[in-house]
Order: sequence, then C-alpha cells, then structure tokens
Amino acid sequence: MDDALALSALVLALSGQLVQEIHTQVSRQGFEGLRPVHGFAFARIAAGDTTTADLAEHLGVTKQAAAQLVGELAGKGYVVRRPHPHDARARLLELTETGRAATRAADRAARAAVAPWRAELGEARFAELVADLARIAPRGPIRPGW
Amino acid sequence: MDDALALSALVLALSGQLVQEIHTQVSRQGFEGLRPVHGFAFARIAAGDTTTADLAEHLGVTKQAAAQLVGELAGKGYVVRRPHPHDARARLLELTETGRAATRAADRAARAAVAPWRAELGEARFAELVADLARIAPRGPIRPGW
DNA sequence: TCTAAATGGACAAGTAGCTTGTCCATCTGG
DNA sequence: CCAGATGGACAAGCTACTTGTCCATTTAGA
Repeated sequence: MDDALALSALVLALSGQLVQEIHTQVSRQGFEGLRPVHGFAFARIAAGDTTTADLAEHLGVTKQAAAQLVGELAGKGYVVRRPHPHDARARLLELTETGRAATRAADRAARAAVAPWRAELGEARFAELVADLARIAPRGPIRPGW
Repeated sequence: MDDALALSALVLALSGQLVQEIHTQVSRQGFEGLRPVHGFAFARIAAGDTTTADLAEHLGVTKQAAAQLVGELAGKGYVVRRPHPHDARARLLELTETGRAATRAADRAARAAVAPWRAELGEARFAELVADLARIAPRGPIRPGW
C-alpha cells in the first residue's frame, strides 16, 4: 500500500541523480555553460523540423523563454537558425557539429549513469525494469524543472 | 544496449509527470503558494530535529536560500521555528497542523499519481518494480531542480 | 581555561531564467 | 480579400536563487 508513496520518492531520487550526473559529466568534457534543460532542447532539435515555437511547447515554457534559450545556444555555437523553406516568419533550428558532439557526450553520460543499475540488477531484471517503465511513461512534452 | 539511454529518458519523463501531478493536486486542495521543492522540505522537517542549515544541505541550496524558504513557509503558517534546546544559535523547525495537512495532501496525490501505474502493470510486476528501484536509488540529499 | 576557528542564522545586493505585455510580419481560412 | 492566428522580437518585471558580509554562539586545541 505504501509502495505507492515509496515509488514516487524513488523515481524522484533517481531522476535527480541522473540529471546531476549527466550534467557533471557533460561539463567536465568541455561543454560548459550548458544546463540540463538544454539537453531536452537538443533532443528536440536533433529530431529535425523544429522552430523556436515548437521548442517552447516541447519544453513547456513561453516562446520568449525558448527564443532566449535558442539565442544563447546559437551564440555558443551549438545551434544555427536557418530560414524556413515554407514560412518566411519561421526559422528552422539545426544542431552544429559542436551541438551534436555535446549530445553524444550527454548520451555517453546517461549510459554511464545507468550502468551501475544494470550491474546491480542483472540483465534480466534490468530489461524488465526498462520494459515496465516504458509501459507507464507519459507521452507528450517534457516538463523540465519543478 | 540502448536500453541504458531509454531508461534515463523514461525516468526523467516519469519524474516530471509525478512532480507536476502532485503539485497540481496539492494546489487544487487549497494549499497554494507551495512549490514542489517545499515538499522535500516538509519531508525533512517532518523527520524531526531539523534546523535551517540541515534543510539547506538536504535540499542542496545555500543556507540563505533555505532560510528564505523557511521564512516563507513560516509566514504562510506551515512551519514554526522553535528555540533549539541545546544550541542558542539554532532554531528547530516543526510542521504546524496546516503543514502536516499539506503533507498528507501531497502523499495522497503521490498515491493517486502512481495508482494508474499499478493498474497498468499488475500487482506482481508493480511490487518488483518498486523493489528494483529501491535497490538502485541513491541515498543522501535530494537535489530538486535540474 | 582561554582563545581561535567553526557554525547557525540574518541582512543586503546582485543575477539568471523565467514571466507578461506589446508589437510586427507573415501565413491561413472564411 | 480581409480577419484572425501564428512565429518571432523587444522591453520590463518578478522571483528564486546566488555571493558577500556580519554577529552570536558553540566547539576544539593549546
């Protein structure tokens, strides 16, 4: 019965640890000035066909906040804004090679953070865990921050 | 192989959903002006024997930020600062009845948020999930925010 | 026991990442 | 063809943090 309460605490603790470890590792690999929220932005931009307004919705922030974030990332050379082929108002976002490198670093960090979990649980239960979580995870926009 | 990457994304998505649902429910039950970080503070204070400095460490923020948070909670009637029995500098934090009521509301919200997961997975796998997460969850201070 | 360093806490000022509000250019649908 | 919706920018303001400083009290070392 109290499993329910325990589970929510566990999920929150794990996600806090994950975020912190990934952020630490990425910083350490020379990608400074990046915050965790940028990872979610990179993921969306890497998916392709992303405008600032799309990004805002995906991140759950205002267009202005997203525009500021994009400006920051552009200034640091992680992102470029290209003209949109079908809409003169919009700008298509693209990752630069530096941006892709940062994404790869984050991926590696995520794998490294998860590796001890796999070791602790063993392959079989680890796979089950991933499958179970996949069944209950929500779709829709990411809501970074709390 | 890519399970590792998927898992971290899943955990982050779940925790984002949890935080948001709990926060929404608690607000809706009349506890306004509370932010998710306050839940972590309440949990620590409820555990007893907590000073502002303890809280700061637990939340991973500066003493000043914790003091401000406590001042806010005290102003809203969720927390009282009592003299510390053995240290004239320190103040012991305690939840008021209102604070405990807010905590109970958050607990209920957490259970409600988790309930569909239990339904989706079934009792057996749900119990396994909780057990597995308990094995891999970190100890130590909570780091709210990302 | 005396004193230097550490600790709990408060006050002040500054900062970063968001918000709301407003505006313009462009696209879309009746 | 025009009214409303949409992508984006500029400006101002808010808020939850930060660093810096200070004081009272406790702790530890000589």
